[in-house]
Order: sequence, then C-alpha cells, then structure tokens
Amino acid sequence: MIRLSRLADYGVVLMTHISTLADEMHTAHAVAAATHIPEPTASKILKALARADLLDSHRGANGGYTLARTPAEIRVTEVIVAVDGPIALTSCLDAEGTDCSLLSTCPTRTNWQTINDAIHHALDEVSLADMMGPMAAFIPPFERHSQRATGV
Amino acid sequence: MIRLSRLADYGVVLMTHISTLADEMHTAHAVAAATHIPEPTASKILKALARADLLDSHRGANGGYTLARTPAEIRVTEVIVAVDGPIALTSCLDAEGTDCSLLSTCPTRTNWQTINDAIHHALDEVSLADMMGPMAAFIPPFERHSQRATGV
DNA sequence: CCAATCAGGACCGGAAAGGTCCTCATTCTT
DNA sequence: AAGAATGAGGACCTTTCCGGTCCTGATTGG
Repeated sequence: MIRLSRLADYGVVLMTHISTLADEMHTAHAVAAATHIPEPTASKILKALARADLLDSHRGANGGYTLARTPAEIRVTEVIVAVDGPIALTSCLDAEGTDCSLLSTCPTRTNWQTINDAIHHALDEVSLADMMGPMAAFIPPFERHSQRATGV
Repeated sequence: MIRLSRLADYGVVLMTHISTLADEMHTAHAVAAATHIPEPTASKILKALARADLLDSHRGANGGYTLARTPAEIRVTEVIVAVDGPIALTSCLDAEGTDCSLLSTCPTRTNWQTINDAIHHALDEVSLADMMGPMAAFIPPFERHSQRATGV
C-alpha cells in the first residue's frame, strides 16, 4: 500500500552492511559484492550517500568509503532522503509549486500533512544501529497499540 | 521519500467526498464531476472500493454507490489497501514468494517489518471522519514528539 | 422494452525508476 | 615520475508498471 523505492531500500542495506564493519574502509566493489547489489548501481547509491554526508569518501588507491558517524547516530530517514530525495506521501504535499487540480475541492490536504508527519516520526525513531541486529532490537512507542499481523 | 500511489490518493478523496453526504446515493458520474477526477478512472476506483466492501453498489437506473459504514468506522488504511492492494514497504516484505536475492545476506528484514507495522499503526489511527474537516481534527499520539516542518 | 448504471476485463501510452557506461579528478604505490 | 586504483559526476538507455481509456456484459428501475 505504500512503497519505498528499491534504490532507497538498497541504500539502507548498503549502509547497514558498512555499519557492521564501521571504522573500516569499504570500496564500492567490495560492498557491492558483499550485498549482491549490482556494482554500478551500488556505486551510484554510495555517491549519493557521500554527497549527503552520511559517508566520507576517499579517492585514490586504497580509497573507499567510511561511515561519517556512528551507526547509532544515523537515522534510517536520512538514508532514504539521501537516496530518494524528500518526496512527499501525496503529490499535493510536494515542496514544489503544486499542480494538484483538486486543490479547491480537496479538504484533505492538511490531514495528509499530519499523516505524513506521523510516518516521518515513526521512521525517525530508527537508527542504523537498530537495523543491524538479526533480531528487531528496538521497540518504538507505537507498539503499545493493539498488535496486528497485517502487512502495511 | 515514501510514496502513496495516485490512485490510492484519489480513493481517499472519493471516499471523503461521499462521506460528506453519507446516506445519499452517488453515481460514478456525479462523484467524478464533483472531485474533478476523470470519470473512467473514478469509476475504476469506485469498483475496487465496492469490491472491498467499503461501498455498497446498486445497479440499474437510479443506482450508484453508498457508504457501507459510517465515516468514523472506515479507516484510511482500508481505503488505501482496497485500491492499491497490500503492497509492502520493501519488496522483500511482499506476501508472494520472495524473489529477493539479498535474503541470505540481508539482516534488516525483521526490522523493516517492524517499521512497516509502525507506519501501519499510524495510518490505522485515522478514519474518514478525521479526514473530512477542513482543519486537521485529530491529534495522533505521535504528535507528542518534537515537531518538525520537514515533509516525510 | 428501454435506459441507466455498475461489473469486469482488455488494452495502450508515457513517465519514471533502475541500471549501465564513459570520462575526469584524485591519490597511493612503486 | 608514472601508473594503477578508486571515487565523482553525468549522459543515456531500457524496462516496468502506473494511470488512464474503452468495450462488452449484467442488472434493475421506469
């Protein structure tokens, strides 16, 4: 019902992998091989992550990428935004001049914004460190609500 | 960074419109005109909503659609799922047999599931009645957190 | 019997995402 | 000093799939 782009997904996988060996240098080639993501694509994503200051890049022989911060200090949201850009949930929430033809008749905008924010908060709770463990290690505040097995 | 399909967005707009005149009969033609959504598309969405038992359909002359429940009893999640189907946040969470080639090396699946659930909970809090007012009428529990102006 | 209306597909076009490649800049090693 | 390794950045192609249209029934009221 809601989709995250595959590139953004890859971005999280790449970052998580690098996090497991923080402090070490990772070449695009090695990371791509380890995660089974096609190298040109992985390379492209890594560049975006470096541009967003989530990774530090080092050129030249023995170059590669290193984490810019510790895994606990990098939120999943940041990774997604770095790769995908700040696309909003609905088109009428885009930062750009809205071309939504329903504007005058659509009373739901402000409510979408609220939902948007709620989702953002949910993702903001999660750091790369949280994503690393083989088991879910974090219990977000929402989990207090009644549990459901349904997928999103 | 996260996108809802336009069809699902339309679905919510359509349902919200019908909610403003609950108890009344709405033809596809009239609803499309009122919301400025192209009629064939609106019709397609309405069929999906009827199939999901969110709307009751009435064939024949003077037919049309009516709400199956009250606006307060219909959650936004249901509308989205009815239109889009239960697509998961990441492809590896799809109900179908997963073709994710990263499975063996990807330690993030269970955590994605948790995030998935968190977002689901966020959307589950919102009913059509909540979406109707020109002003955001509901204060979800997450709003306790520090506010941010950023889009999702 | 006819007209209005929904049901359920088939089908098409275009945008955007995903993926590849090429060239340039940088830096280590020998 | 030269060359090899590596990232930076962008152009470009290709395929998927979403959004949209249309057609042919089925149903029901007048």
